[in-house]
Amino acid sequence: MAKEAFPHKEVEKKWQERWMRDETYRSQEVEGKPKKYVLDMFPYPSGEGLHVGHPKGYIATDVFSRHARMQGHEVLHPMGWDAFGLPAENYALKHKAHPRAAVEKNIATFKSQLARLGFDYDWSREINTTDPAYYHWTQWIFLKLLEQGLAFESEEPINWCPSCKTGLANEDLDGNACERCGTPVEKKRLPQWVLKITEYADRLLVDLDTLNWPEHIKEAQRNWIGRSEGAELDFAITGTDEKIAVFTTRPDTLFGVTYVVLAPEHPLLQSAYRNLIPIKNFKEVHAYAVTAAGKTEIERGAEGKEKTGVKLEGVMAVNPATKEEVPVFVADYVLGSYGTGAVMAVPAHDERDYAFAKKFGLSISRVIEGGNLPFTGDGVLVDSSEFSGKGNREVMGDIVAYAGGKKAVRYKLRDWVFSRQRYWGEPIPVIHCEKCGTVPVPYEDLPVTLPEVESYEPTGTGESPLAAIDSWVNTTCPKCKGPGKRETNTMPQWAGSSWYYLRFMDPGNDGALVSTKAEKYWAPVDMYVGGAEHATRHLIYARFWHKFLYDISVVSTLEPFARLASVGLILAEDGRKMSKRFGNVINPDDVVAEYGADAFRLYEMFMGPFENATAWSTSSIAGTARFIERVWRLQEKVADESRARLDKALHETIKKVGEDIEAFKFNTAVSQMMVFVNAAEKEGEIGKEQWRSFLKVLAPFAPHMTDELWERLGEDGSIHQASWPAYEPALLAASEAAVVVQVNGKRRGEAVLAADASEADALAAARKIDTVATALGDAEPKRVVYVPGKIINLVV
RNA sequence: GCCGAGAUGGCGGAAUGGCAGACGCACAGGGCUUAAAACCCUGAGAUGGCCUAAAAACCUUCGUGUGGGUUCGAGUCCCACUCUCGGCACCA
Repeated sequence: MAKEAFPHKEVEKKWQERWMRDETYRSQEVEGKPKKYVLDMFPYPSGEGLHVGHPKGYIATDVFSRHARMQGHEVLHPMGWDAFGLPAENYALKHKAHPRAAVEKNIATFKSQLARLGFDYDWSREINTTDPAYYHWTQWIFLKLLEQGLAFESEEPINWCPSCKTGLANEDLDGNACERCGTPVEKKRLPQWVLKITEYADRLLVDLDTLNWPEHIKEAQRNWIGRSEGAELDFAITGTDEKIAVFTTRPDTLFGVTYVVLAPEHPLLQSAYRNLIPIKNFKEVHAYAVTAAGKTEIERGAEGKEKTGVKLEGVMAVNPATKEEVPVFVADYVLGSYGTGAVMAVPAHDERDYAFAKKFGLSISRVIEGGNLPFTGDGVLVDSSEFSGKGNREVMGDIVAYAGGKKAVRYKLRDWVFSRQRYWGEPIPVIHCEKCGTVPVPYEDLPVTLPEVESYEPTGTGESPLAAIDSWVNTTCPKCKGPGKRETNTMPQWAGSSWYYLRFMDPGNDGALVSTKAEKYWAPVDMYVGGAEHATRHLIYARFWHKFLYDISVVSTLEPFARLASVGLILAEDGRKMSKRFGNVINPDDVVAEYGADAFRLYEMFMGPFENATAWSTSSIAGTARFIERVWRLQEKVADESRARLDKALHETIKKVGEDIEAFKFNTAVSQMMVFVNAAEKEGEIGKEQWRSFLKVLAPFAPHMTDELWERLGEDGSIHQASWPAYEPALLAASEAAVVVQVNGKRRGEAVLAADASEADALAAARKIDTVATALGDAEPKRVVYVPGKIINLVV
């Protein structure tokens, strides 16, 4: 055999073509065969193309899925494109191209880049969210949500990005800025479609416990959902029939309430209700409320900012526990969109109320002992009528009952603002009719396709560019057959990605979202891999839609993604984020051309723990390329007879690599294979059977080279359809081992002992060692700790 | 402020309570070579000592963010801190 370097270019080309030709990675439902559905978060095909950070997760799922296949699972490992939405559209605007043309070009680029890495995707299942046959079902889900009362029209002010010229959901914000472009958002009142994700808040929270997900992702979702347990209490307004309902998590402090605060959005402050309560300075109050309500939450001031507010002159509220009257304020530190839009203020035991009371000179009354004011801890109640002297936590429920309130649970999660005033998205399938109101497009008329337009630039007026196309907008009402106008807003970027994992199970099905047969076989996704930045966006939306689809019997599982791994970033060599802006982007094409796809794959898996952010290192990839070459050269050392001394290392490698892949600990799997190759080189020869087993273990990581070496061994078919080797437990346990001898916990020598040597034998052997005898001196061991095969410690 | 994850050589990192630093990078010395690259071999946590012309070898002590504790034995378990990264944040 020639002493050639590994000709990676030819080998990659040869096997990539052969896998394609033989449909090596085609997946199908096979009755009775165990399945594994392994999924990457599918990419937005941006114009930038892939940099070396993108494939890290794809390599991991590739290794994982190849291992699963070799273990006898039917594997589904698909790929597709999330091509609607702002990134694609903004790219198209910038490059003066139609979004569709840009998307097609970008997909071609992405696909060719991915192809070079030798992934085992079943490309026959490729999907694209902008394909009408796909978004047919995105629209179908919307109609079902509408049918079930979970989609509704709202005129509430929403967050508006003046740069992207569209409304945004809460999840699309980064603080007070548009998550996409960083522009601060404004409040804007627009007719909007909103999805009632809040109806699912509790289930989204509780079912997190059933998921095998990283703790930080689950915690991010718990924070986002923000469940609070407390109580709702009514404060009657003196001299009227009105009352102010407040939500509080601290009903135990009810006896310390010295005023009540309404949010600027509170209904009692609106002009329409002005006669309900006797606000003497209504004009002033109303003006303050209108101004404050028009500001975004961030503009209204974060924690620490000086509080503002106006007293409602002539209005007093009655504390339901003490029957005392307290003044009422409007202040922008109270949010209209949370709780009841009104709070009871307890300045002695709440920092915000304390700051407000100090500024406005309001009274402060302590009802819990301990600490300086404001005291937010727990303690013994005082000045709390019959509850005085009791622990505040113990009597919380009793105080609620005493005050005639009721227990209540509130969430921070907001409903999903679902309309976008942009062109490049799924049209929302409803028709507005003067006579019938809002009418859903009949299911049989789906999909409502996106029309071709001259100008798809956003108008900025709050109208979608679609509104300018009269021929498309003007239609007939499905109900009364009179004139109707189409909804011109489109769906957000997250719509198509909220259910795509279902489409992969049954792509191209025009008759249903997914067939029951396919869904029953493949669901749920067994392993889902992607970036942690989706924790409170995509991952929460997809869970919401999935639970809804479960409720209407489209899917059979409560959760879409049973297990999740979040991929750590690959930083540039300079430690910064890889970005065109910094000029530090590394293109995988260049790396593959120089070092080969297998070395690239191995390197990204070897860099460090999968979830860690790690800087790219060109010299380190040279190391894995060296490893590839050493394996390649090992083919010259293959002998007919197995080398007994390699057996232990081999079987350890089979065991560890398999377990590490399963646990997503690829870095230690790679290092174990290096350990084995080191041992084989030292041995000078490797038996043919041992070589076969080792190639199989390496195959998920280095699919091209291993298939080539497999063929050179004279094997038929692809190594990737061979079965994973079994390890022999008997070979793992060494018959004898070097046992460390310690005296008082300090290493003094070692003794080679049989694995089953008795303590007496071990002690005798230990005593024979000079250094041990010296350390012992005349002393007799008071105690001997013996762990067979590991250690013997003599305590004197 | 609340919540989560983490801190180990020059670097990435490894280690079911049992020889800390596997594996790799970078580095140093040597081999091969006319030379270089490639490749191969060897070395290396720190400090002090011993022997030395110098080194190797050998020995001592220290050593996994800090301070305590449990244990025959702690990177690993417990308590209290410091710092870094991430999520939430005027959510009552």
